[in-house]
Amino acid sequence: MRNAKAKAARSDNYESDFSEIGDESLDMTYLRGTIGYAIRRAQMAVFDDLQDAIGKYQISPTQFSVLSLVADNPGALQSTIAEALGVERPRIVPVIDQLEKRGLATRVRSATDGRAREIYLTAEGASLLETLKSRFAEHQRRVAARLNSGTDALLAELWRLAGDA
Amino acid sequence: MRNAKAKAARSDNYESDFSEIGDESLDMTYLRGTIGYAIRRAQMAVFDDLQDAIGKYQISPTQFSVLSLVADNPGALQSTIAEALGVERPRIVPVIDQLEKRGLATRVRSATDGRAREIYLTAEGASLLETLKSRFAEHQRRVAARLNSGTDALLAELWRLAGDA
DNA sequence: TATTGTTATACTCTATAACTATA
DNA sequence: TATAGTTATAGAGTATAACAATA
Repeated sequence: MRNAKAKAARSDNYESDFSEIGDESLDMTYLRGTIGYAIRRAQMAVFDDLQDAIGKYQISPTQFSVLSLVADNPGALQSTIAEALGVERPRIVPVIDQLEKRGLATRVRSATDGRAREIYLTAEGASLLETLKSRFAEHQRRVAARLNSGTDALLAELWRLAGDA
Repeated sequence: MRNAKAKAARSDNYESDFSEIGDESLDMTYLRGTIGYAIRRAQMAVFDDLQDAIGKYQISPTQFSVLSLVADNPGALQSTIAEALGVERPRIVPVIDQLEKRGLATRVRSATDGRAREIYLTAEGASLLETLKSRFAEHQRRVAARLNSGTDALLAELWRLAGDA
C-alpha cells in the first residue's frame, strides 16, 4: 500500500487479495537488473515504512527534511533550503506555509536584506522534531535490518549515484 | 535539472547560477545519514540520466517498464502488469492508451475471458524497444560507473529494501 | 456476486513564468 | 537590472470510487 487511506479504509468491494485470472506473476528478469527500477521499488517500500512511522503526525517526507534542516541551520533562507534539497524555490513556499500555520516554524524578515526570510523552528517545532527523529530512528533500524551489508556502505553508494559522493 | 524543459529552454531571466546571498551551503549531516533521503536523491539523479538517455523518444520510465515487460510476457493482462509494477490498475490504462495510440502496443480481447485484454507489442513497438534498451544500457553503464562496488551488489541491496530480495 | 477494464475525480509533487518588494 | 519570495498555472504521477461488460 502506498498511502494511509489505502491501508486504513480500503473499500471492501474494491479489490480482493487475489484476482481470478492472470494471477501468474510475470517474468521481470530485465527490469530487476536495472538500477533505475530497483531504486524506484526500494524508494516505494522505504517511503511506505516512513509513512507508517511519521504519517500519524501529518508530516510529509519533505516537511521532515525541512524541519531537520532548519534545526541544524537556524535562520536559513528559503532559497538556500530549496537549493540544499535540490528543488526549485517555489516548491518551498507551501511547505513553510504549512509548518508556519501549524506553529512549527516561523519566517523572520532579514534585518540586512528585506527581501530575505530567515526560517526558524518554534519551541513546538523543535519538540515535535525530536519526537519525529525518534520515530525515524526506529524506521531506519527496521529498514536497515533488511540489508545484507551495512547501512553506511549503502549510503555511500547512493550518494555516489546522486553525484554528491 | 529534473526535466527536459529545464535543461533545454530555461528562461534567461529566471535564475542565474549563483545567488547573491545565502549561497553558503547548509549542514546536511543528519539528512545524509538517512536511507530515505539518500534513495530519493539517488533516484533523482538516476532518473535525470535516464531522461537524457530515452527522453527524446518521448518515453517515460513507466512506459519503458511496460514495453519491456510486455516484450518478455506477450499477452499479459493489464491487471497483471499493474500488479507486477506495484501500481493500481487504473494507472495502467492511460499508459497502454498512449502506447496503443503511437502504434507500439495493441490490446487484444481474450478469447477465453471477454473482460480481459491481452497486451502485445507491435513490430514497431518491439523495434523501438530494442533501440531504447541500447540507450538504456549506455545509461546504466554511465550510472554504474559512479559506484564503488559492483552493480549486482547494489541491486541485491535495493531489492532487499524493496522487500523482494 | 465477483472481476477486468474503464471513467471520473482528487490530491500530491514538481516545474515554469510572471509578479512584488526590495536591493 | 538583479534577487528573494510569492502567486498562478500546468503537467505528471498516484490513489480511490463507481460504472459497464462479462463471468
